[in-house]
Amino acid sequence: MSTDASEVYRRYVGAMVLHGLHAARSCGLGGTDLYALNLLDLNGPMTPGELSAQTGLTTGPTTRLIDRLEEAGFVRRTPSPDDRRKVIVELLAEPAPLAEALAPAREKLGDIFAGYSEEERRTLFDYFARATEALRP
Amino acid sequence: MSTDASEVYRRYVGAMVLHGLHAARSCGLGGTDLYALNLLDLNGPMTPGELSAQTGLTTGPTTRLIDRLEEAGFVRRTPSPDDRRKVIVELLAEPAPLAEALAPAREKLGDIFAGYSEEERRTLFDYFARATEALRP
DNA sequence: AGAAGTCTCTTCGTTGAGGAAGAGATTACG
DNA sequence: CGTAATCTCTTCCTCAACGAAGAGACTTCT
Repeated sequence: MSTDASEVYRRYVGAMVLHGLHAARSCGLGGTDLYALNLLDLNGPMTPGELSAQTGLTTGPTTRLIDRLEEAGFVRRTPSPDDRRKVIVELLAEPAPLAEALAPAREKLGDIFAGYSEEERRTLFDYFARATEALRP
Repeated sequence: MSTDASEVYRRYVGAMVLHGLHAARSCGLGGTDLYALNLLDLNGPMTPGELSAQTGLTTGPTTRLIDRLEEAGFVRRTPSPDDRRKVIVELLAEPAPLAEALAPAREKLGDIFAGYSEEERRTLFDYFARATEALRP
Protein backbone atom coordinates (compact mmCIF):
# COMPACT_ATOMS: atom_id res chain seq x y z
CA MET A 1 0.00 0.00 0.00
CA SER A 2 1.84 3.07 -1.23
CA THR A 3 1.67 6.39 0.57
CA ASP A 4 -0.60 7.71 -2.12
CA ALA A 5 -3.02 4.79 -1.88
CA SER A 6 -2.99 5.10 1.88
CA GLU A 7 -3.98 8.75 1.53
CA VAL A 8 -6.84 7.88 -0.80
CA TYR A 9 -8.00 5.24 1.59
CA ARG A 10 -7.81 7.42 4.67
CA ARG A 11 -9.96 10.06 3.06
CA TYR A 12 -12.37 7.42 1.89
CA VAL A 13 -12.80 6.02 5.39
CA GLY A 14 -13.25 9.56 6.70
CA ALA A 15 -15.96 10.19 4.14
CA MET A 16 -17.76 7.02 5.15
CA VAL A 17 -17.66 7.88 8.84
CA LEU A 18 -18.82 11.41 8.14
CA HIS A 19 -21.62 10.02 6.03
CA GLY A 20 -22.74 7.71 8.82
CA LEU A 21 -22.61 10.38 11.48
CA HIS A 22 -24.47 12.83 9.31
CA ALA A 23 -27.29 10.36 8.62
CA ALA A 24 -27.49 9.49 12.30
CA ARG A 25 -27.79 13.14 13.32
CA SER A 26 -30.57 13.77 10.88
CA CYS A 27 -32.52 11.06 12.70
CA GLY A 28 -31.74 12.47 16.11
CA LEU A 29 -29.24 9.75 16.96
CA GLY A 30 -26.00 10.30 18.85
CA GLY A 31 -22.67 8.67 18.18
CA THR A 32 -23.24 5.93 20.74
CA ASP A 33 -26.63 5.09 19.29
CA LEU A 34 -25.10 4.66 15.86
CA TYR A 35 -22.35 2.55 17.36
CA ALA A 36 -24.90 0.24 18.98
CA LEU A 37 -26.99 -0.03 15.82
CA ASN A 38 -23.95 -1.05 13.81
CA LEU A 39 -23.01 -3.61 16.44
CA LEU A 40 -26.46 -5.13 16.22
CA ASP A 41 -26.31 -5.10 12.45
CA LEU A 42 -22.92 -6.78 12.26
CA ASN A 43 -23.17 -9.21 15.16
CA GLY A 44 -26.87 -9.96 15.21
CA PRO A 45 -29.35 -9.84 18.11
CA MET A 46 -27.86 -9.78 21.58
CA THR A 47 -28.80 -9.16 25.20
CA PRO A 48 -28.43 -5.79 26.91
CA GLY A 49 -25.54 -7.28 28.85
CA GLU A 50 -23.65 -8.17 25.69
CA LEU A 51 -24.44 -4.82 24.17
CA SER A 52 -23.18 -3.09 27.28
CA ALA A 53 -19.94 -5.10 27.11
CA GLN A 54 -19.42 -4.22 23.46
CA THR A 55 -20.24 -0.54 23.80
CA GLY A 56 -18.27 -0.16 27.00
CA LEU A 57 -21.24 1.39 28.79
CA THR A 58 -22.43 0.32 32.22
CA THR A 59 -25.85 -1.28 32.49
CA GLY A 60 -27.78 1.85 33.42
CA PRO A 61 -26.95 3.87 30.31
CA THR A 62 -27.35 0.72 28.21
CA THR A 63 -30.95 0.33 29.32
CA ARG A 64 -31.68 3.91 28.34
CA LEU A 65 -29.79 3.49 25.08
CA ILE A 66 -32.05 0.58 24.17
CA ASP A 67 -35.07 2.64 25.29
CA ARG A 68 -34.09 5.38 22.85
CA LEU A 69 -33.55 2.97 19.99
CA GLU A 70 -36.80 1.18 20.71
CA GLU A 71 -38.81 4.39 20.86
CA ALA A 72 -37.28 5.50 17.58
CA GLY A 73 -38.36 2.21 16.03
CA PHE A 74 -34.88 0.84 15.34
CA VAL A 75 -34.91 -2.19 17.64
CA ARG A 76 -37.29 -4.50 19.47
CA ARG A 77 -36.98 -6.11 22.89
CA THR A 78 -38.04 -9.76 23.16
CA PRO A 79 -37.92 -11.93 26.30
CA SER A 80 -35.31 -14.66 26.01
CA PRO A 81 -36.86 -18.14 25.73
CA ASP A 82 -34.10 -19.88 27.74
CA ASP A 83 -33.58 -17.47 30.58
CA ARG A 84 -36.40 -15.35 31.86
CA ARG A 85 -34.05 -12.75 33.31
CA LYS A 86 -32.66 -12.00 29.88
CA VAL A 87 -33.91 -9.87 27.06
CA ILE A 88 -32.99 -10.06 23.40
CA VAL A 89 -32.43 -6.84 21.51
CA GLU A 90 -33.10 -7.24 17.84
CA LEU A 91 -32.57 -4.84 14.96
CA LEU A 92 -35.71 -4.12 12.96
CA ALA A 93 -35.99 -3.33 9.30
CA GLU A 94 -34.45 0.01 8.51
CA PRO A 95 -36.79 2.77 9.69
CA ALA A 96 -38.10 5.24 7.13
CA PRO A 97 -36.31 8.36 8.39
CA LEU A 98 -32.94 6.65 8.16
CA ALA A 99 -33.63 5.17 4.72
CA GLU A 100 -34.67 8.63 3.59
CA ALA A 101 -31.50 10.20 4.94
CA LEU A 102 -29.37 7.60 3.20
CA ALA A 103 -31.22 7.56 -0.12
CA PRO A 104 -29.27 10.28 -1.98
CA ALA A 105 -25.90 8.75 -1.10
CA ARG A 106 -27.11 5.29 -2.06
CA GLU A 107 -28.25 6.53 -5.39
CA LYS A 108 -24.91 8.15 -6.11
CA LEU A 109 -23.04 5.03 -5.11
CA GLY A 110 -25.38 2.94 -7.22
CA ASP A 111 -24.46 5.07 -10.22
CA ILE A 112 -20.80 4.54 -9.50
CA PHE A 113 -21.23 0.78 -9.34
CA ALA A 114 -23.15 0.84 -12.59
CA GLY A 115 -20.07 2.23 -14.30
CA TYR A 116 -17.97 -0.85 -13.58
CA SER A 117 -17.84 -4.14 -15.43
CA GLU A 118 -19.31 -7.28 -13.95
CA GLU A 119 -15.84 -8.48 -13.05
CA GLU A 120 -14.85 -5.22 -11.43
CA ARG A 121 -18.00 -5.27 -9.35
CA ARG A 122 -17.12 -8.76 -8.19
CA THR A 123 -13.73 -7.49 -7.06
CA LEU A 124 -15.32 -4.61 -5.18
CA PHE A 125 -17.86 -6.74 -3.36
CA ASP A 126 -15.27 -9.33 -2.56
CA TYR A 127 -13.24 -6.61 -0.95
CA PHE A 128 -16.24 -5.26 0.97
CA ALA A 129 -16.95 -8.68 2.42
CA ARG A 130 -13.31 -9.21 3.41
CA ALA A 131 -12.94 -5.76 4.95
CA THR A 132 -16.15 -6.17 6.93
CA GLU A 133 -14.83 -9.40 8.38
CA ALA A 134 -11.41 -7.92 9.11
CA LEU A 135 -12.86 -4.95 11.00
CA ARG A 136 -15.36 -6.97 13.01
CA PRO A 137 -14.88 -5.87 16.61
CA MET B 1 -26.98 -3.25 -7.31
CA SER B 2 -28.81 -6.41 -6.35
CA THR B 3 -30.42 -6.89 -2.96
CA ASP B 4 -27.62 -9.18 -1.95
CA ALA B 5 -24.93 -6.72 -2.97
CA SER B 6 -26.79 -3.97 -1.17
CA GLU B 7 -26.73 -6.07 1.98
CA VAL B 8 -23.00 -6.66 1.69
CA TYR B 9 -22.45 -3.00 1.18
CA ARG B 10 -24.64 -1.90 4.05
CA ARG B 11 -22.75 -4.11 6.45
CA TYR B 12 -19.48 -2.87 5.07
CA VAL B 13 -20.43 0.76 5.62
CA GLY B 14 -21.56 -0.12 9.12
CA ALA B 15 -18.24 -1.78 9.84
CA MET B 16 -16.35 1.29 8.61
CA VAL B 17 -18.39 3.67 10.70
CA LEU B 18 -18.02 1.46 13.75
CA HIS B 19 -14.31 1.31 13.14
CA GLY B 20 -14.06 5.09 12.99
CA LEU B 21 -16.15 5.63 16.09
CA HIS B 22 -14.18 3.05 18.01
CA ALA B 23 -10.86 4.65 17.13
CA ALA B 24 -12.21 8.08 18.08
CA ARG B 25 -13.37 6.85 21.48
CA SER B 26 -10.06 5.32 22.29
CA CYS B 27 -8.55 8.79 21.83
CA GLY B 28 -11.17 10.46 23.99
CA LEU B 29 -12.94 12.07 21.05
CA GLY B 30 -16.69 12.50 20.86
CA GLY B 31 -18.84 12.10 17.78
CA THR B 32 -18.80 15.80 16.97
CA ASP B 33 -15.03 15.97 17.26
CA LEU B 34 -14.66 13.10 14.82
CA TYR B 35 -17.12 14.77 12.49
CA ALA B 36 -15.11 17.98 12.51
CA LEU B 37 -11.81 16.20 11.99
CA ASN B 38 -13.18 14.40 8.95
CA LEU B 39 -14.55 17.66 7.58
CA LEU B 40 -11.12 19.23 7.89
CA ASP B 41 -9.51 16.20 6.32
CA LEU B 42 -11.86 16.13 3.35
CA ASN B 43 -12.36 19.82 2.73
CA GLY B 44 -9.04 21.25 3.87
CA PRO B 45 -8.31 24.11 6.30
CA MET B 46 -11.20 26.41 7.07
CA THR B 47 -12.24 29.16 9.46
CA PRO B 48 -14.23 28.52 12.64
CA GLY B 49 -17.20 30.14 10.91
CA GLU B 50 -17.09 27.66 8.04
CA LEU B 51 -16.60 24.80 10.43
CA SER B 52 -19.55 25.94 12.47
CA ALA B 53 -21.70 26.09 9.32
CA GLN B 54 -20.68 22.60 8.27
CA THR B 55 -21.09 21.00 11.68
CA GLY B 56 -24.35 22.82 12.37
CA LEU B 57 -23.04 24.11 15.69
CA THR B 58 -23.35 27.72 16.80
CA THR B 59 -20.17 29.72 17.24
CA GLY B 60 -19.77 29.18 20.98
CA PRO B 61 -19.53 25.40 20.91
CA THR B 62 -17.41 25.63 17.77
CA THR B 63 -14.78 27.65 19.58
CA ARG B 64 -14.64 25.07 22.34
CA LEU B 65 -14.61 22.24 19.82
CA ILE B 66 -11.52 23.74 18.21
CA ASP B 67 -10.03 24.25 21.67
CA ARG B 68 -10.42 20.55 22.40
CA LEU B 69 -8.94 19.49 19.08
CA GLU B 70 -6.07 21.90 19.47
CA GLU B 71 -5.25 20.75 22.99
CA ALA B 72 -5.32 17.14 21.83
CA GLY B 73 -2.84 18.03 19.09
CA PHE B 74 -5.12 17.37 16.14
CA VAL B 75 -5.36 20.87 14.70
CA ARG B 76 -3.59 24.22 14.73
CA ARG B 77 -5.00 27.75 14.72
CA THR B 78 -3.30 30.27 12.44
CA PRO B 79 -4.28 33.91 12.00
CA SER B 80 -5.66 34.55 8.52
CA PRO B 81 -3.29 36.66 6.39
CA ASP B 82 -6.11 38.51 4.55
CA ASP B 83 -8.49 39.27 7.37
CA ARG B 84 -7.24 39.79 10.88
CA ARG B 85 -10.60 38.90 12.41
CA LYS B 86 -10.38 35.41 10.95
CA VAL B 87 -8.57 32.31 12.05
CA ILE B 88 -7.62 29.31 9.97
CA VAL B 89 -8.04 25.89 11.48
CA GLU B 90 -5.69 23.39 9.97
CA LEU B 91 -5.42 19.64 10.44
CA LEU B 92 -2.03 18.50 11.65
CA ALA B 93 -0.29 15.25 10.90
CA GLU B 94 -2.10 12.34 12.46
CA PRO B 95 -1.40 12.29 16.21
CA ALA B 96 0.28 9.24 17.69
CA PRO B 97 -2.65 7.97 19.78
CA LEU B 98 -4.93 7.90 16.75
CA ALA B 99 -2.34 6.24 14.52
CA GLU B 100 -1.85 3.66 17.23
CA ALA B 101 -5.57 3.00 17.51
CA LEU B 102 -5.85 2.56 13.76
CA ALA B 103 -2.73 0.48 13.26
CA PRO B 104 -4.20 -3.03 13.70
CA ALA B 105 -7.05 -2.35 11.28
CA ARG B 106 -4.68 -0.82 8.75
CA GLU B 107 -2.47 -3.83 8.89
CA LYS B 108 -5.38 -6.17 8.28
CA LEU B 109 -6.62 -4.09 5.39
CA GLY B 110 -3.10 -3.92 4.00
CA ASP B 111 -2.99 -7.70 3.97
CA ILE B 112 -6.28 -7.80 2.12
CA PHE B 113 -5.01 -5.38 -0.52
CA ALA B 114 -1.86 -7.42 -0.91
CA GLY B 115 -3.97 -10.37 -2.02
CA TYR B 116 -5.28 -8.57 -5.09
CA SER B 117 -3.64 -8.11 -8.45
CA GLU B 118 -2.31 -4.76 -9.55
CA GLU B 119 -5.33 -4.26 -11.77
CA GLU B 120 -7.81 -5.18 -9.05
CA ARG B 121 -6.14 -2.74 -6.69
CA ARG B 122 -6.51 -0.05 -9.33
CA THR B 123 -10.23 -0.79 -9.50
CA LEU B 124 -10.56 -0.61 -5.73
CA PHE B 125 -8.73 2.67 -5.40
CA ASP B 126 -10.59 4.13 -8.31
CA TYR B 127 -13.79 3.28 -6.50
CA PHE B 128 -12.54 4.74 -3.23
CA ALA B 129 -11.76 8.03 -4.93
CA ARG B 130 -15.14 8.17 -6.66
CA ALA B 131 -17.08 7.25 -3.55
CA THR B 132 -15.23 9.85 -1.48
CA GLU B 133 -16.20 12.50 -4.00
CA ALA B 134 -19.81 11.31 -4.16
CA LEU B 135 -20.23 11.43 -0.38
CA ARG B 136 -18.61 14.82 0.06
CA PRO B 137 -21.02 16.87 2.15
C1' DA C 1 -13.91 59.53 9.82
C1' DG C 2 -17.81 57.27 11.53
C1' DA C 3 -21.38 53.83 11.34
C1' DA C 4 -22.63 49.34 10.30
C1' DG C 5 -21.41 44.72 9.56
C1' DT C 6 -18.51 40.54 10.32
C1' DC C 7 -15.79 37.27 12.84
C1' DT C 8 -14.18 34.96 16.94
C1' DC C 9 -14.42 34.26 21.64
C1' DT C 10 -16.47 34.49 26.45
C1' DT C 11 -20.07 33.82 29.86
C1' DC C 12 -24.13 31.84 31.67
C1' DG C 13 -27.83 28.64 31.96
C1' DT C 14 -29.74 24.23 30.29
C1' DT C 15 -29.90 19.60 28.73
C1' DG C 16 -28.80 14.97 27.96
C1' DA C 17 -25.69 11.10 28.37
C1' DG C 18 -23.00 8.44 31.53
C1' DG C 19 -21.44 6.26 36.23
C1' DA C 20 -22.62 4.31 40.84
C1' DA C 21 -25.44 1.94 43.72
C1' DG C 22 -29.08 -0.80 44.63
C1' DA C 23 -33.90 -3.13 43.86
C1' DG C 24 -36.49 -6.94 41.88
C1' DA C 25 -36.82 -11.13 39.36
C1' DT C 26 -34.81 -15.34 37.96
C1' DT C 27 -31.36 -19.02 37.81
C1' DA C 28 -27.55 -21.94 39.62
C1' DC C 29 -25.25 -24.11 43.23
C1' DG C 30 -24.37 -26.35 47.70
C1' DC D 1 -34.48 -25.97 49.95
C1' DG D 2 -32.08 -21.82 50.77
C1' DT D 3 -28.22 -19.00 49.64
C1' DA D 4 -25.39 -16.92 46.23
C1' DA D 5 -24.92 -15.31 41.63
C1' DT D 6 -26.77 -13.21 37.43
C1' DC D 7 -29.44 -10.12 34.64
C1' DT D 8 -32.13 -6.04 33.75
C1' DC D 9 -33.91 -1.91 35.21
C1' DT D 10 -34.49 2.26 38.30
C1' DT D 11 -32.87 6.25 40.80
C1' DC D 12 -29.82 9.81 41.82
C1' DC D 13 -25.90 12.50 40.80
C1' DT D 14 -22.25 14.46 37.90
C1' DC D 15 -20.24 16.40 34.03
C1' DA D 16 -19.46 17.66 29.34
C1' DA D 17 -21.42 19.78 25.34
C1' DC D 18 -24.74 22.83 23.46
C1' DG D 19 -27.50 27.32 22.57
C1' DA D 20 -28.23 32.25 23.49
C1' DA D 21 -26.57 36.57 24.15
C1' DG D 22 -23.22 39.79 24.12
C1' DA D 23 -18.18 41.70 24.14
C1' DG D 24 -14.05 42.90 21.59
C1' DA D 25 -11.34 43.32 17.44
C1' DC D 26 -11.31 44.17 12.79
C1' DT D 27 -13.19 45.34 8.05
C1' DT D 28 -16.27 47.59 4.81
C1' DC D 29 -19.24 50.98 3.23
C1' DT D 30 -20.91 55.67 2.93
